[in-house]
Amino acid sequence: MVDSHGSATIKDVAQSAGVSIATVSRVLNHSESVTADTRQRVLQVMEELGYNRNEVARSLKVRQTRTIGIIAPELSNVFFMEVVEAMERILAPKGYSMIIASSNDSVREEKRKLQVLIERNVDGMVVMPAGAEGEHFLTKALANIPLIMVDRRIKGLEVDSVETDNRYGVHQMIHALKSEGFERIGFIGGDPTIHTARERLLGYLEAMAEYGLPVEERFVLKKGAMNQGTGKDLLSRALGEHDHPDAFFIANDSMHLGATAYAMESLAQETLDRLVFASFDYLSYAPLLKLCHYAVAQPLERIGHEVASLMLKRLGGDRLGFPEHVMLRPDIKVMLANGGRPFEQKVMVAD
Amino acid sequence: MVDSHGSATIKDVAQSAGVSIATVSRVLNHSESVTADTRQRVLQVMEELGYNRNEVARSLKVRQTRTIGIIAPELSNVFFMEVVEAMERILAPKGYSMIIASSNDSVREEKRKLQVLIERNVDGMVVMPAGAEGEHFLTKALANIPLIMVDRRIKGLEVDSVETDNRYGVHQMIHALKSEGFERIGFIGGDPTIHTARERLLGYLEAMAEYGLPVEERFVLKKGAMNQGTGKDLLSRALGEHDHPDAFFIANDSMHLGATAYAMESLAQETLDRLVFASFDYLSYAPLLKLCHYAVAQPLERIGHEVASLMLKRLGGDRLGFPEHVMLRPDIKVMLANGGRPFEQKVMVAD
DNA sequence: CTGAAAGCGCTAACAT
DNA sequence: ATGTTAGCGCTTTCAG
Repeated sequence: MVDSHGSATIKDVAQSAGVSIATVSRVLNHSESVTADTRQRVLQVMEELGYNRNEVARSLKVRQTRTIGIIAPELSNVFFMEVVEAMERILAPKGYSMIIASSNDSVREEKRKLQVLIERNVDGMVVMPAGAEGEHFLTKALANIPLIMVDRRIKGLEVDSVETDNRYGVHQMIHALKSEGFERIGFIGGDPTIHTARERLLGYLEAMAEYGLPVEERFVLKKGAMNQGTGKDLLSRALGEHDHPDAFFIANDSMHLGATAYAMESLAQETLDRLVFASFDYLSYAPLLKLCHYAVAQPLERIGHEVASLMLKRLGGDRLGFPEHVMLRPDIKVMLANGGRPFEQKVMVAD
Repeated sequence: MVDSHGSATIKDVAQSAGVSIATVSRVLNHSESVTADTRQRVLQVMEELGYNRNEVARSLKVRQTRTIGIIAPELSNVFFMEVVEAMERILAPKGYSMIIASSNDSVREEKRKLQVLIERNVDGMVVMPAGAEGEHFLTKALANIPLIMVDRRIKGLEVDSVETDNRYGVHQMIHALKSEGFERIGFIGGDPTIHTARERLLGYLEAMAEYGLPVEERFVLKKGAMNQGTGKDLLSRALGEHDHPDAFFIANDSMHLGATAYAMESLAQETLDRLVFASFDYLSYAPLLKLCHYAVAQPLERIGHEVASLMLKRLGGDRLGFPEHVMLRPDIKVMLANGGRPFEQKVMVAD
């Protein structure tokens, strides 16, 4: 009644119910053509035997695993996991599971994980690329596997992508600061070889030009990893210069955190009172970032939703509009408690 | 040379290389008994054909998927994902992949995901349980699948578990505050039906008794979810009482955040200057929690490491010591910048 | 409505 | 050292 390895199979059920395995398979797949009577009996036996369908065998036969592979540079990245969570909410009810793998910020590792996922016959793949290289996504095996890039697009690579409209976010920040009366706005960001760092720098330069504000090279700081240490270093360097601006746009949450912590513990009250930030990312600890007047909140939930929907569409064989490049507008937050002032969000026409 | 669905199989390779499928399988599995010559030829053909091993077929045959199933109440939980990341670092090199699923904090959903993972033939399962119920983990199918509980243990359930030693952490916090001179210490925590909330409350009561400090019911606050709103509410309630203590132990990061934000924006400088916190969790934004003198940092990396090692052991058929209950001691952080003072950590004997 | 049978791609005896 | 063959558990024609 049970195979030597412990679990009952379709065969055991068939035998026990006095039907053929085909019939058992039919009830498993909710086929119409089974008498309510036999269905009942089969279901009954399954219950008794504690039968569990073997999805692996099914996958082999039908050539699809109902599995989506996911690769990210870091699993502990809050942004990415919120996106994954949103995806799960719409994919799981459709029967999909998600295999998750970390590229550990290395293209080499990304290639390796890609290979693993291909061998596991994932039906689709979602990746937040580790670097700017993307030839490994052109492999023959991937020709039949829908692939969606998240957060970053790799130039020259023809695949679907979903990302935050970084430039839009920066524009609004500059606009907000200008509306509040600031003419001189510094930039604190990371090395432009990083995709988001570059996008935000470009957005800054664009916006400053558009609003006719002066870009002062001395206060456009863009070196290093986008972490707390860099945030602290760059801010202290800027404030070390004579006649520095009071307003700064900061390119991400970690740098913002570093800059704020530095300011709070090392600056004279007078300097502190004048300092104003606008920055990317709005996280749980936003209430503690007291120097921040405006922030850009990435639409994580919506990104997840878009990715999942697009994936479902591709999985269904619909190649319409390929490759689609979805750009989602972030939410703009105004920190009234810190002195931010409501402003009229500039209407921007998408490219 | 290629099957109708696009990808080459072992059969295609065999044919093209002029050998049998068995030989191809042998080179795939690094069998010794293949001439360097034929191996070379087979490898060559694989390359040419862009062959990828079909892990699904392999799994069906060998009855193991090299897959670990993971269920957590929330995927965006930083703590859990850091653990998962650490696990991945040791499991991936051994050929394991991880299927991740969210129970969305619901036992019902947890059951459903459990079933999915069983049907997918995961080799092992790691779960951070959603509730206190655990009968669904007693299902027959799970008898042959190693299961490890993380962060919480379900009473009466005989399974391996790995968790933070919450009581140890609280003890050290109370000890630290006492060493600094505080005799009266309030408690701000969540509803004790939540596992961690209860453990930390119990730890607090234990420690207060042990140090001969008075437990004042008025200042033992333990209602609501462990989030920012509750942190704020409970602190404001405590401070609203006459003759309140200046020192508080706060049971987790969210409540700590809420309490700090509230204090900074609503309290008179005089009150603020006296207020001191010791709390659980030490995250990226710790530099901003200026009222905190001491914190407990959960050993996430080590938890992940322990879980992975234990899993590997069970997967290898080693049932030694089952069920193992690993308790990991958290790290104690002293915030010198905020006024915390180094103290001699109390040596505690494990139960 | 139900059963018989072929076969998904691979591994692992068992032969040779 | 290599080939033959029998399945792993399931789905799916094709008959009846």
